[in-house]
Amino acid sequence: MKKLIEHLKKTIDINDSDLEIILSKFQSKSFYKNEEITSFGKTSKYFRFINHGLLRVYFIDNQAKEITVQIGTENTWIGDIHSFLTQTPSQYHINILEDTSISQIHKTDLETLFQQVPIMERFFRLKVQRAYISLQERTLHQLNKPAAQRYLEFKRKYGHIEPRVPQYMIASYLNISPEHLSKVRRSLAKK
Amino acid sequence: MKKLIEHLKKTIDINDSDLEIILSKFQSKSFYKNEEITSFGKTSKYFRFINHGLLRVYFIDNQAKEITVQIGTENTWIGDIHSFLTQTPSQYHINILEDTSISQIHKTDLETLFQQVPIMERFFRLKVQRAYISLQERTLHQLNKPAAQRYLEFKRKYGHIEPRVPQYMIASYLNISPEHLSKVRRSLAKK
DNA sequence: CGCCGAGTTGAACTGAATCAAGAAACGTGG
DNA sequence: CCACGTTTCTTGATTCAGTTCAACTCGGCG
Repeated sequence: MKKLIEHLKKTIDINDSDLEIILSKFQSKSFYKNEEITSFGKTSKYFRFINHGLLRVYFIDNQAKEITVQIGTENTWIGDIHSFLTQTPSQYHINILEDTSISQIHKTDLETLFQQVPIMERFFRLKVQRAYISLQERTLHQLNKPAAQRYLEFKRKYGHIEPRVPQYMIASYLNISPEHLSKVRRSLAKK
Repeated sequence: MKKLIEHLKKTIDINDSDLEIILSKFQSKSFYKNEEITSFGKTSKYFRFINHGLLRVYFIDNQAKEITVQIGTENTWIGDIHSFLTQTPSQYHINILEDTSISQIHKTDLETLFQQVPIMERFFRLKVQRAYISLQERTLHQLNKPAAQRYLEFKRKYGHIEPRVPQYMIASYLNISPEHLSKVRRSLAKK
């Protein structure tokens, strides 16, 4: 939980007793390579913080293709906010790319925390805000830049992850076909 | 402020004294058709709730074209969350399409409220969550559906607004060229 | 060794952008 | 209330980025 503690302290001012209450609601869990936390169709009940590892969130579109939505590594939160909050079935799958250890909290425990430890409300607000901002940036980028630029941007931001993720997953994250990504890479390499 | 009060009550459980404190931090303001709240480059200091009217948020992309990001009418919040929270210059312009009356709150007043009235923290969290969810839905829709379907979806959701907004703004909201939207409309009308 | 998933390459195709020109609608001043 | 200029909308021709399809290569792993 070390990573989680650091993360909490970095985000909000928090005293030790509140911290203890918060941590008591989290449980640690490990997943192994190629496992599927196949939450498709299930309502997602947990919010997860990645201490260590690598995984991806994706869904299946109407042409039965996998679309990668998020690639997560240490110090990021993973969760289907939509399903989690509205308690409706999730559209997403989660798939473990490298052995991963997480800390997770159950929805009802989180609700309890909101009542019990008001600072948690603030923490969650800040997290959702961050998520919103980066989603917005990514969206705008996605819509207005050609594939090559999106790929370069991905490398700039996630360069350390790139070699650990199969290319076709990156392609779907960038919303281009695997074939096209291959061509883009070649044409960039020439220079 | 009637609309704002309704809106607050619908979102959270709130007692009269808290409500009074909250409302005291808001100020009412009117804007008139074709006005520009040209906040580009300026750090956005207000968060705004639309009581009545119509406006749009847009930015200028690197080809000097206007991209409409949001179209707002009564009972919606308008604000550049990014700029507002990070206090960095905004990329966006706001442009009044029909006479509009809003209630706005200054950033520092909002921060005060967060301390003073904890329920406000919850309110804002819920708002940002909603915003996140709908941005996510829109993004996925945008990326995976052809222009015609996006247009139909827009009509389904914003049918009442459509006739009040110039077509080229709708086109840029859907991320297609005005010419193409015109063609899409024609081909849909034929059926 | 043989197979299988991942990546590459090229050819044909397609949805949408761009360009250019004209038609319609709109609002402002006389 | 009409005339005029300015926006907005339409239409067709051309071009382009990216997809799809199909065949092929490569690297690992049972």
